[in-house]
Amino acid sequence: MEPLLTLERYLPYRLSLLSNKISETVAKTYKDKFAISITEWRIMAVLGEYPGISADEVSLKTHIEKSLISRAISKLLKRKLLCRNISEDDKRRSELVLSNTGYEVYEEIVPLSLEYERKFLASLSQQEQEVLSSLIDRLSQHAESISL
Amino acid sequence: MEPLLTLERYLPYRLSLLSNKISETVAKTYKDKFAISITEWRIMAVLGEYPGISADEVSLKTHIEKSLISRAISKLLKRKLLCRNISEDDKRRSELVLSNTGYEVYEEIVPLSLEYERKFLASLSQQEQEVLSSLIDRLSQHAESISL
DNA sequence: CTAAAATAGTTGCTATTGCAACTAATGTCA
DNA sequence: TGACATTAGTTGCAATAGCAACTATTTTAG
Repeated sequence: MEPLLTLERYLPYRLSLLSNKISETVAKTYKDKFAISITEWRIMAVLGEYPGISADEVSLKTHIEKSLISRAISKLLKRKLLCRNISEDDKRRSELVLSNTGYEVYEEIVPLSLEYERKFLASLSQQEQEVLSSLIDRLSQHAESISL
Repeated sequence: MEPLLTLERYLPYRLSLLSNKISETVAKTYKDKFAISITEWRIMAVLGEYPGISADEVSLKTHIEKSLISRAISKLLKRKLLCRNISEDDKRRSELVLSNTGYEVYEEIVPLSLEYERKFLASLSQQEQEVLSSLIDRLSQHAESISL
């Protein structure tokens, strides 16, 4: 009856704790300051980068399931943080952009986000940060190939 | 209206994607092969390591909220994967252990888990794996200090 | 010794999740 | 052209999450 696994040292578990801790901290700030969820923020973030894309493209870029995207977009539309057009050439598709208000909020949240990233990485040297970044890229790419 | 943030390159986001991808893959296997959720598995894993601890200690060790722990334990008790005693010296506390069946399942899942860990890390050299492990430790420790 | 505070665990309630079914529009191919 | 498949987006529903309130004990202080 020896323990066969040390959960505390199990890498997927540790990665999950770290990621959740960071996400929760950031989420709390977005929620407290802007009443916006992480899902909503990710939608706004990709629309800041790719104005005019469809809900489906938002789903692909954020890796968020399309029903969540649909509901989050409704909410953001109600709050007038987004604008939606129906595409001329394909009436199923929407064309989404940040509204003026939405862009103002975006401009406020972005520096906050970057500051969080900086803070979380602050215990690592510049070089270590680059190593980490590259390791994550490689692991992500590899993980894709495993979980087909 | 320039994009101010590249979500794809935002580290907390990338970390979250990686962690979710791994967790989902592992979770699917546990669910398909053993009809066990990640929460249930984490409970079993800490009980394999620390037989006889209380629900509260399980909650602390897994970082899972105590109502989730309570409900998951009920389920595991119904399936006879755990045994529960009321502590003699403190009648509020439970003393939880894996049942014989529970331990058998544990013994089956552990090698599977370790194999997943190995597979996900397989694209890194031994040395890189150690670097990653140490970076995660340092980031986790630092993240704790930030989000007080 | 006793009243108040703290702790272990359970349960109620609401919000979020995510799959699947559905509608509407477009694409494919005989 | 016209049936069939595919795609974009929405909605229904069941499962899960997590906060807060509650019960039952135990601990602490006066």
